[in-house]
Amino acid sequence: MDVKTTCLGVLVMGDATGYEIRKEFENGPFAHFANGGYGSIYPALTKAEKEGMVTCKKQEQDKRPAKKIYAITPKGQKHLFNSLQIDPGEDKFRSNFLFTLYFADFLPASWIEEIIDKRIAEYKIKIEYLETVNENGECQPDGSPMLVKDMGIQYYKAMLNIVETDKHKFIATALRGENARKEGQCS
Amino acid sequence: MDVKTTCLGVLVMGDATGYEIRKEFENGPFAHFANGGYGSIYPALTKAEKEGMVTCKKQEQDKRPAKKIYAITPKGQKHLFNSLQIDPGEDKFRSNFLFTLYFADFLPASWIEEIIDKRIAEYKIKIEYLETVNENGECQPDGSPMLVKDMGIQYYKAMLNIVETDKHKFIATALRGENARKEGQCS
DNA sequence: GGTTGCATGTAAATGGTTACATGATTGT
DNA sequence: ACAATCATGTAACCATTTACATGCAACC
Repeated sequence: MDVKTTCLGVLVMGDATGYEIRKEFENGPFAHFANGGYGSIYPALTKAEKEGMVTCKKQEQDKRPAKKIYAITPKGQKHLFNSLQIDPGEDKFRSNFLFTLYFADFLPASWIEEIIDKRIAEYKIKIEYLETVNENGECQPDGSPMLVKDMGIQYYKAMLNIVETDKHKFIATALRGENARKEGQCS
Repeated sequence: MDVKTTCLGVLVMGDATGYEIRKEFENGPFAHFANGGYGSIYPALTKAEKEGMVTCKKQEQDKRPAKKIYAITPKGQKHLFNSLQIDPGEDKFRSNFLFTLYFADFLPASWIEEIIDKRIAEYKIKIEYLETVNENGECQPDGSPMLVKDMGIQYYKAMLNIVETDKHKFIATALRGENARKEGQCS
């Protein structure tokens, strides 16, 4: 899904500026399966406007820069819902963290411990955050956005559990590697 | 992590051709957190050779095209292990599947059911595959590659469980949306 | 006085996917 | 006869990231 279509996805839930869309991608319910920085969002919105998929209203503000509020058009909705009815294909998961752990045998145990501890802390923060969003109840309960958000919580809890369970095993294998390297370079 | 570095990661486990590296990315233990097609792997290997990070031996074969077997050099190893000791950053997860489910309220329930069922089947196949690889025991037990592979299994099992649990909820919310649209366009 | 938040955008560089191009062999 | 596997590679295209550029207001 390209940035243009994910922006349309945000706009179908309500009008927004480029700045607000980006916040959705960073923190909102879209955060864990979509993304985009200013450098991709602003050009995408400009292009979408040219193609008649969104309209744009400039709104002056005092003590704040002017806003450009984008709204989705029927054409934009059609494009979005068509895009959502083609095969979604596989999820893309890229993890430098797992790539690093794969080579734990060759790396300092202290480094492995450091990145695992950091990751555990990050997962805990994300879970806490998502759970407080739930309490605020901005989405109606049992609507699909709420369900997807709950899936996000489940996902992070599962990851946290996996990492916490295996932490000591990774450190142990890294330590074994360190010792093997010390005791002469016997391959 | 760029393709060049992930290729070095495959090569540090043993010599390989571009073709074999790609298979690792598609099926091997790297599959669920790294990737790359021919169009990125071959240029990356050529570049790595120029930079002295790998060496290349051409090997003729009868009844098969000639192979180019790549081997990592000490310089390549240094580059890899240095790359593995900088902050891995966040995992990147992109899911058109979840993006679609987010809008289940606006989509045909039959389509939602179809993609969920398909996804469930895919997860089951992946879990089965990874578990048979475990039985073959190509990695030494308790080494980090094995641990990462087990994390992959845990990950897919968690995802399967989440999707199976929420399947009927998504279909229910999609059906509610369908009915609402039928009963006149009352917003 | 420095950082964060609001708010927009461009340009260059990076990096990756897709499609094309070739061709023999093995299995169904 | 057709598809899949082995095996390499290029070129055009596409998309995204990063860095740059601006500027005021509020908060610490």
